[in-house]
Amino acid sequence: MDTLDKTDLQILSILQNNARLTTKELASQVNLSSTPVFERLKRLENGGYIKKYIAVLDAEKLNQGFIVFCSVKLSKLNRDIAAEFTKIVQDIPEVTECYNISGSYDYLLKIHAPNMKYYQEFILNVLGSINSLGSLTSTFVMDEVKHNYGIPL
Amino acid sequence: MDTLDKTDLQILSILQNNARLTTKELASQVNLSSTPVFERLKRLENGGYIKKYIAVLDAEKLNQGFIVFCSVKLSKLNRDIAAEFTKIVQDIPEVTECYNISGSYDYLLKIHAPNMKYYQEFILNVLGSINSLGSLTSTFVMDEVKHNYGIPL
DNA sequence: TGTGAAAAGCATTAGGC
DNA sequence: GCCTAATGCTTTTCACA
Repeated sequence: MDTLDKTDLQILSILQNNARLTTKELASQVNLSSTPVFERLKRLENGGYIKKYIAVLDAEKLNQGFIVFCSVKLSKLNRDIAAEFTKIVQDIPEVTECYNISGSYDYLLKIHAPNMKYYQEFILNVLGSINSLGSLTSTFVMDEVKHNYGIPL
Repeated sequence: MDTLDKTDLQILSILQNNARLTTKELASQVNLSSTPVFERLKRLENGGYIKKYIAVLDAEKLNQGFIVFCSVKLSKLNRDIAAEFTKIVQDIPEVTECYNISGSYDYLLKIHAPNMKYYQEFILNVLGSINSLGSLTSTFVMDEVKHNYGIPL
């Protein structure tokens, strides 16, 4: 599978907003019957276009609504130190995202915490204890204005 | 519904990684039969703990693998200008996330594009034409090290 | 809250255009 | 590549511990 037609993109676009539609409902939205939609779905899943299906939770209600973007500079930027840092980061549950970035910092981390107090302790105890980490700047999220959980299609 | 027990959290934790399990499979993972799991699910959905179910797509394969964090400073920070800016941002598909942040900038935008050329044009044509926007800095993502699509539980 | 079984509805496959 | 129709699961409801 290498090319997607308009219907495939339509299916992906619908599913990245709501993955709980039945094949039937999905089919009616793209003006087809279930069988071809079902087959397209399998092709999209097996072709890796759809990576997984997930539930989006309410961070606020689950007491994880305090969000911080944490910019990190490594103690020194080389392959070993970068590898060490990224490995450690994978196992820290509060770090929900981590990007290697351009600019004055090396990494951008998205962090979820219950509140400022928790975050402060987290910085001191968890991030602060990482040797490969040089410096760090916290940018606090005051409001989540938009969050698509998807990509433009 | 106001309190979640350990089983509820376990269910949420499983679902934010894989929402395609059958009730039966989910039930066996939490050592219950389908009915109570089904009822808990409905409670979690109706209580707003689960906001929605989505398909996670492969941005790379869908030609949207060029990711930029764009820091924006408004021309002037007041309620009207902020409202105008956030309203416009909602309708720009390339902007997949937008946060009101602390620090030297007012907003942090996550932007998906096919490539640098596209992004350059996007900045000039789309973001550049927003009046409420003062200045802007692009931070390019070189590598997505971690992306959980979930929160710590 | 929980169990197990039955009913209603879906996903999935088969057979044909 | 599409359709309709059949089958086997799943979800969902219900009676009951």
